[in-house]
Amino acid sequence: MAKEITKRSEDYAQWYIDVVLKGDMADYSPVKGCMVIKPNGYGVWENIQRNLDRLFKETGHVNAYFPLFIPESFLKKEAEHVEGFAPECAVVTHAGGKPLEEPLVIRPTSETIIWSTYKNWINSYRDLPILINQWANVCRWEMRTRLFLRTTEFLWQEGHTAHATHEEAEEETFKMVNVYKRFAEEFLAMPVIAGKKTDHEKFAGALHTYCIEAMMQDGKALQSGTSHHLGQNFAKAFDVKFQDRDKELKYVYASSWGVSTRLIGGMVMCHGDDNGLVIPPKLAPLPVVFVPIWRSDEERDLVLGRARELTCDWDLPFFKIDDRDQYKPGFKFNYWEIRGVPLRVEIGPRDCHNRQVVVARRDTGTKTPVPMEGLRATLERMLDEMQRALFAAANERLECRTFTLDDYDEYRSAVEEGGFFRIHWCGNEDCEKRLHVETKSTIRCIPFDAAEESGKCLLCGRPSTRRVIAAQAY
RNA sequence: CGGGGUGUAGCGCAGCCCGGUUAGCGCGCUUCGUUCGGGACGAAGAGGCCGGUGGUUCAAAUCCACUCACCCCGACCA
Repeated sequence: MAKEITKRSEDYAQWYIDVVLKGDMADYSPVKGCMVIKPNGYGVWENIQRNLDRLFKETGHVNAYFPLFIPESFLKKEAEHVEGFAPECAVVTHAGGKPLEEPLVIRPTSETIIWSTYKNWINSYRDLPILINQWANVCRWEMRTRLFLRTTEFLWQEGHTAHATHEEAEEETFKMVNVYKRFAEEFLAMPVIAGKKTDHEKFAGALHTYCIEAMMQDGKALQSGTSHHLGQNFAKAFDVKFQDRDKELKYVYASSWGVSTRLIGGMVMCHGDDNGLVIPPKLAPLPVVFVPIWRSDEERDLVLGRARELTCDWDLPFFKIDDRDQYKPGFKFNYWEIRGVPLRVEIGPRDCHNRQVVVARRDTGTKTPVPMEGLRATLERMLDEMQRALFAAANERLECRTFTLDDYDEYRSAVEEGGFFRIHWCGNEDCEKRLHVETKSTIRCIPFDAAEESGKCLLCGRPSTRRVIAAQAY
């Protein structure tokens, strides 16, 4: 049994911290709110990058890089945007041993620097669309931070696209939130609700924001990705016009979309258990670990020799043979379990004689004897099964803990227990605020697949045409 | 910004009230030996300006003042 990890049932927040630290994903840094991402955590991020990047490329996007420093004046050009971000910006006032003439903001997001650049790139409708993504770090000075979920500096990708028409920008915005949904479900094995944010929750400077919302094991919602239709707001702020086919000068339409290292926190809270991390196979830095078992030197040679033979033509990040002498097998079992490795292959003298190994699955703990013959293919199959099992379990949890409610008193007590609540809302911001103040929950999104349904607002009783998702959130 | 903690070996802690040998314990680490199918054991070692500054005192990890930092919990946010 895993020592040192707080049980989920005792203290979910502490469990999360324990798992991240003991799972060797991250460390605290000397600077408040910042974190060191260790190889076991960064490896997950690399796999997120690799796979998501492919999806971006497949939808026609290219990567570029824009600078970390942004002139302070740029940020002030879009009124709503500056209001949203100013309080959480870090500003560089000195450099080269002297005060700077104009302070430099460390990017909290890159809309302003990018649109000031796009201005120079766009003249004609022939220059459109621009479909650029960048992988970068950003800084937001948050009051309260949590490893991966909310850190002062975090890693993310931000797509910034420019289009000739509103419709085209809308299509892009919608397309990308669906790319996120697909990625979350297929790779993170994390089911999500895709939908539209309320005006109150949308991105500062956007016409509207689409999002994916995931449910953690404690029933709280985690906003896991956002896609914004920026309309002409940034084009107007930065004076980005193009000459259209009809010879008219028009402002460009924009979208932006992003996911961050927060996804790793979501992965932890979606799949982890009381023994530590559980990493979905498709994102595991190390999918398979071999734990050889021996007593004598002869057995050691036999077992290690056989393990090496079995894996001699395997590609490296796929597996590792833990041949450390100083630890007993039992220790190694726990060591790799805490770190979330999906499959463990136990191979001892008995196995060598039977021409088999024992494979243990991280999520279920089940041990299965497997013939050495065709081992690689069997492991691939088991990884695939585990990936699907993780999604199925998470999806079942999402379904079981999604409730349809029409009584406010009932809601108030129920929402504290966690879960998603399908409620009627009139669309009024006052009701939304009241919900937040009185229940500490928020309207997470208006799901795309919400059917037309007439009802009464949970709070004020006025008419509503469809249900929204409300929940407590991270 | 409020509320609560914590700073003593790499990690986790004791010692502090009641000042006084060479500052301890567990884990980890090093070496040797025995072990090895769910967190092994023995022996011998290495490792500290007790968060910082300034006081009080013959004497400070311990008392006083100031200060810095980090963590956790609440209001804002990906």
